[in-house]
Order: sequence, then C-alpha cells, then structure tokens
Amino acid sequence: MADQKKLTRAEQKALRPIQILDAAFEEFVRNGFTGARVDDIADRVGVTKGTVYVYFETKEKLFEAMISHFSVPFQELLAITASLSGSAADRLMSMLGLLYDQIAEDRTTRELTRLVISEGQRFPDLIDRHHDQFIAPVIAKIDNLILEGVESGEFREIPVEFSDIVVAPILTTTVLRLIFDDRRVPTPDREAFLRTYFDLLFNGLLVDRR
Amino acid sequence: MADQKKLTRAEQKALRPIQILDAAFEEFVRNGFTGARVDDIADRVGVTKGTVYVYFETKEKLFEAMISHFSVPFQELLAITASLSGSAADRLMSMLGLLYDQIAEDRTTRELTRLVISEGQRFPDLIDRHHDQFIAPVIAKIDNLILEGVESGEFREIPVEFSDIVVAPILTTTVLRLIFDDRRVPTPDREAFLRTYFDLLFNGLLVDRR
Amino acid sequence: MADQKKLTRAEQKALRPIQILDAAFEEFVRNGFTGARVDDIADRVGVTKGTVYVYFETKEKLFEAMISHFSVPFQELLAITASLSGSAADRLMSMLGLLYDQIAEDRTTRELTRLVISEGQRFPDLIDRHHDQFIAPVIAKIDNLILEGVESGEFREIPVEFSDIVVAPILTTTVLRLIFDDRRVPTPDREAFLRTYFDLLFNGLLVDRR
Amino acid sequence: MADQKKLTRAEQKALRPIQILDAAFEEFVRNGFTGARVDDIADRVGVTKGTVYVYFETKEKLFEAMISHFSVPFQELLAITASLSGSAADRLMSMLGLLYDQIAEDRTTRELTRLVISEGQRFPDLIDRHHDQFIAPVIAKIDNLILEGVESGEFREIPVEFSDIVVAPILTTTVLRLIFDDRRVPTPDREAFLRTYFDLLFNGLLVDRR
DNA sequence: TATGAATGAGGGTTCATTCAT
DNA sequence: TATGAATGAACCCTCATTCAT
Repeated sequence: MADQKKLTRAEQKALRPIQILDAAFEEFVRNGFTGARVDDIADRVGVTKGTVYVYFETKEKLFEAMISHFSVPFQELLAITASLSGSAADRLMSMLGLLYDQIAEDRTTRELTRLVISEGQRFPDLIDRHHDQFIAPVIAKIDNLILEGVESGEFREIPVEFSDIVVAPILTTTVLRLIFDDRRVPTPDREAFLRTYFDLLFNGLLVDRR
Repeated sequence: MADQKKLTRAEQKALRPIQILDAAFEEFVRNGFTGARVDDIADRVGVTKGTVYVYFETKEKLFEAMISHFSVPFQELLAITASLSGSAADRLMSMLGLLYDQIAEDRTTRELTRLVISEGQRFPDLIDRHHDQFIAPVIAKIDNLILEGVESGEFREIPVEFSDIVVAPILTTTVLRLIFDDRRVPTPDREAFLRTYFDLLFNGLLVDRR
Repeated sequence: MADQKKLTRAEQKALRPIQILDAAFEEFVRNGFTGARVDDIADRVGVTKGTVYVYFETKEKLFEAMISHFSVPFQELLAITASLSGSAADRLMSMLGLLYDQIAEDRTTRELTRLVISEGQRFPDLIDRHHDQFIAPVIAKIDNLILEGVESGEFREIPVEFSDIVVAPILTTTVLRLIFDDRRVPTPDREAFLRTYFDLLFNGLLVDRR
Repeated sequence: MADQKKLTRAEQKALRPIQILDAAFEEFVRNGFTGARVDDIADRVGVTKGTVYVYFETKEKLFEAMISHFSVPFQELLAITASLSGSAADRLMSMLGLLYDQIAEDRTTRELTRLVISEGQRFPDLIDRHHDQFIAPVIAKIDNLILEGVESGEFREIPVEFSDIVVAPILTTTVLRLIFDDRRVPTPDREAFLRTYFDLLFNGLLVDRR
C-alpha cells in the first residue's frame, strides 16, 4: 500500500481490478457470498465502496469475476502429463502428484473448492464451468492413463466409474484441510502421504493376494 | 400438517421446536447461515417469526441447535462394528459399507457436511464437536480394525496417518454429490461402487503383485 | 400524534397504512417520486423507515397505492349530475361548478394533477387509470349535456372534440394554482370566476352576434 | 454527430455548452430534476461526466441554465402582435393562434411547462422568471386587446381577471398533450380546434342570445 | 478542455430482534 | 405460547462532485 504511491495513474488503474479481485477472494472465502461485505472488500484494497462499483456492476458479478480470475484451468497440468513417459504406474503417479499439489496443497484451489461446495447452489453456472474445466478433463485423463495401463497389461481391468476412487485421497485431503485447517487434523507430510497413497493404490491393503 | 390435527395441544407444543429445527435445516442448507431468513424458517413451520424466538434466542443459537439435533453421533454404527466378526477385511468392509450409507447416501449427513465446510469458520465449536463426535471415533475405529488386521497377518503394515486414504472414496463421493447433485456426475450405484472400492482397497491396481 | 397514545394496537394498525399514505402524499407532492425520501415519509408518521416497508413493498408500490387512495373517482359527482333538472345550460353550469370545486379548488385533486403531469411518464398505468376514471367519464358527461342542449334547441351544434374547450378554464385554473400557488397570480374568487366563465361560455365575447 | 466532423476545434468548443444544454433538456424532461443523471446527459453529448462540470458548476446550475436557454421570451410573438391590424377580434385571433403554436404545438415550450409544474417548488426563481417573462406579458397583451375591443364597441365588458379564461383552451391542450401524449387523447387538428375555439369564444354556446 | 478514477453521502431495502398484546 | 407491528442497524448500490492527469 505504501509503495503504490509510486505507481502512475495508469498503472494503478490496471492494478485496481486485480487488487479488488484479490480482496474479494479473501472476503468471500472468509464469509461466503452473502456474508461478505463490499465495504470490507474495499477496505482491504484501501479504497471506498464506490470504487468497487466502478469496476464491478454488482456483488454477484464481482463474485463470478473473482471465481473466473482464480480458476486457472489445469491446462499446464494436463500438458505436462501428456508429455510423461515411463510405465503407466509412473505416469499415473506423476499425474496424481501434480494434482495433489494443485488441489490439496494450493490454498487458492482449496478455497475455491470450498466456495464451489458452499455457493454452488446459488451459482449453478459456477458448477457447470467448474465441472467442464476441472473435473471432466482430469477424470478423462485418469481414465486414459488407467486404460493404457490395462492395455499394456500393467493394471487390472476395473469398471469405468472408478476414477473418483483413484483420486479420492486428494479431494479428501483437500476437504479435511478446509474443515480443520491444521486445528485438529495436522496437515500431512506430502511425501509420506503420497508414498502411502500410491502404495495402497497400487498394491492394496492385503498381504497375500492370491 | 394434515395429520397433526390429531395431536393434542401438548403434543403440538412438544413438536414445535423439532418442527422448527427441521425447517431450519432446510433453509440453512439451501441458503447458508447468513443467507437463510428466520422468516422463511417460520413460514415453513406455518408460524410467525416471533414464535421461532420463543424457542431459540438467536439465529445463531438456532443454527447450533439444528446442527446438534441432526448430528446423531455414530454411536450405533460404532456399536454395530464392535460386534462384528469374521476376518479383518470382512469387518473393515462392513464398517466402510455402513459409513458409506451414513455419510454418502444419507442426505442429512451429506448436507451437514456441506454446512461444516461452509460455515465451519464462523462456528469453530461446530468443527470441534464434529471432529470429536464423528471424525475422531471413526478414524480410531478404522485404525483399530487395520491394526487388528496387521496383527493377525491379514494386512500389510502401513503408516498411521493413512486412515483418511482408506475412507477417502466415501468422503469424495459425498462431496461430489454435494457439488453436482446428479446434475453432471450421476449418483453411483451403491453395490458397484462398493465392489470396486473394496477391490481396489484390498488388492490394488497392479496386475502382478508377486 | 400525542392523542394516538390512547388508541389500541388494533386501531393503530388499521390506521397505519392510511397515515403512511397521507404522509406519502405530502412528500411525493413536495418532492416528486424520485426526490421523496421514504425516511421523510416515515418521520412524518412518527415511525421508522422499516415500518413503511411493513405495509408497502417498495417505494414504487407505495406511490401507486397513494395515488389510488386519493383518486376517488368522480362517482358522486357524476351521480349528482345525473339527477339534475332544469335547462341544459343550468345543468351544464351545475356540472361545471361541481367540477371546479373538485378539481381546481380541492387541494388533493390539484396536487394529484401535478403528479399525473410530472410522474406520468414513469407510471403509464397511472395515466391510463386516470384517463379511464376521470377524464373519460367527465368528457362523456359534458358531451352528453351539450348534445341534449343541442337536441332541445338550446345550444348551437358544435364539433365533437370541443369538450376540452368547455372545461378548459377549470383545468387552466388548476394548473395556474399549481404553478403559482398564490405567489404571483392570486387565487380567483370562486363566484366571480364562475360568473365570468359561464357568461363567456354561453354568450361569447362579441357584443353583437348576428 | 457525423457532420460535426467538419467543425473546427474552436467551433466545437463553442458548441459544447449548447450540446450539453440540449442533452440536459431531454434528460430533465424525461426524468425530472432529481431523476435525471449527469452521466446520461454527458453520454448524450458523447463526453464524460467531468466535461459537464467544466461548463456547469452543479446539476442545479445546469438545470437553471437549461431552462433559461430554452425559455426564449415571447419577444417576437409580442412584437408581431403589436403590428397587427384589423378588428379586435381579428387581432385577438391572430394572437391566440400564435400562442397556440408557441405553447401547445411546440414541444419545447410544452415540456418546459411540464418542468415548471413539476419542479417549480424546488426552483422558485424559475417560477418568478417564468411569470415575468411569459405569463405576465401575455396576459397583459390579451387584456389590452380585449380592452381595445371593449372600447371600440366590439367586445362586451368583462371583469379583468378573465384573461385566463380566454387562453384556457391553449393551456389545457398543452397539459392534456403532456399527460396523454397521443396515448389516449388524440392530438387535435390545429385548424378544427382553433375554429371551434374561436367560435365558442366569440359567440358562446347558446343559440339565442338576447 | 477533457478525462475518468475515486469519493462519500445518502437512499432503498432487508432482516434479526424486541415487545406489547 | 404465539403474534406481528415496529425497530434500527446494516447492506447494496447510486450518483453528484472532485481532482490529478
């Protein structure tokens, strides 16, 4: 705030909407759509309420713009996984590791998930976009990786609806962190978590199988 | 409403708070804490706003009472699992099946989960109670079952923080149903889901495990 | 305000909407629809803004209700004129005298006319209702009276669109009083005005006709 | 807007205030003083809000300037009537015909009348100026014409407050057009209207007088 | 002269809460 | 116990006005 004094008018202006979106993110996350106050969002930026309305017509539009702003589709993630090599298991692990980082460990995505859960009913479009841009591509990718593993003889054949199960530990970690946020349930150690996750995923719980 | 005519006045009175809690559940679920209106809750019961305040001091207290009312601890579930017999795997499957029914398939618990995620920050006590009454006992039970399996030589030994991973498909299904509610992601068939879930949990994804 | 203390709750309640409508009339007349403040209307009644909204959903609805409340159709006036006897001229004079009293001399109708002129564009229904309930019946009545006079040989035959001209002095007086309200143009003496009005209406300005 | 391209910069500048006054007229007419938005006025001209404030200190000053700009006193009208010849009746008819054209048929004057009626209370000076520049001179002129007619033996002698009555059909037509604007009451045909108006004015309604 | 970002004082509306009945 | 009129504190949004550029 102090060093923004040096910015020119034009720079300020280009910055404003982003500052507001950032502030909106924090307030909407903390209080939900209805609970958040435009006044508080403005305060966070250091401007007055009116200024928010210079850039966003309504609180609702601001909310939607904020969601769009922070919802950077998993383009890169999918791109990376496309270039993976190695066994199907290796590629699946790489993908799940990336997903873990992007969903469970990244605060932004995590809190976006909270908003999707809590405000989804009020903003159905939000859900649709979230599904199309996040869920569907990821699920499709996982399906593919598993199918390839099946075809190469690495993986056992498994009904098609199972992808949720494969990624479940990631979403579950995300949700538990949203709920407990280090209060009761400690944030798991990334490496240890993934090790156990993958071990169970690939080998299962039973000692002696067949 | 029609068959309540048969109730005596005393019964009516005893019913009021519960009717209000039921109505509160629906409104809070639909609109969140801030978004829900006491007026709408009263309307649902067929009384006026003032009546709600006869039974509950504030909207906040009503919310908390509602959560308590619907949060029936998994006493019976834990009791049932205590009396299970058979192999560790059998007992674990029984427990997970029960959990699935109670969390993923039961609308009340599911929506309670939504409220825990969306309103938890505003009601920290809610989180604590939820943890103590739901999460902790369940996790402990799972831990136990697995430990027993390890001791009996059925299960491989696995780090202690893994229980989340074991139940993850259940919470994930719950959350996905909260988000999409049959709009994009179809509700999975219970039997097929559990079959795959357990198959993966016990045997893992790999074809050839020595 | 002081003596309302004696009223029972029920009496108060029955009175409230009317008190509000009265207050609304004054504020809307003084400041127009946009300029009037709900707060000031409430103040006038001695209640708070919220109370106004107990009775009227929006400022717009309040405005419309106020107009309806004060727009008592000229039922009685028309009824009276229906029972008139005497020559056509006598009956026409009686009618015009009544009209003068109801439109030009009655503050309520006069100010209602101001609102019709100033807010009509924003409230087209207002205009339609005003036309159907006030203008049209009066015009029709005048037309009839003149037609009867023509048929009985009292009046000269005159094109049908002239009724406006016959009542023009009344509307003109109304509008001038609205504009000047005794500031520049003194309010005319009723008797003198009507005498001249009728003299001109019946006999015209020319000394020697034919 | 297209042909303004040809104007020099200096011409443009000289035009600005007038463009703004024109735009202000339309917006104030449509929405009243309080309802009109400076932003919309600026939009109409194709400039921004700030520009309006370059030329006019406040919205109120702009309103007053606009009224002054469009209130071109009836100088020419009075000048023309000064040069009239013929009988008193002829001269009166000429004058009333001109008045009809300037008041009832000219949209600008008509809408100015609306503003005088609706905003007069908020701008008392407006009323005074309107009276001094419009009403008083016209009334005086009419008075004169009639007096001359009386002196020449053409007109009957009539109390001095009657001038309103003589011009009433003009103001009435104006007001009715303001209210109904061709929606319910059709705009009268000029010639037919004036013919009836003058016929009634001079000859009265009665068949047999004296 | 013109811009337009920013302000800030409201204004309409909502709604949890109170309390006399 | 139940009502519902009334309150008043917010909250969203608007808009006349300012001012640095």
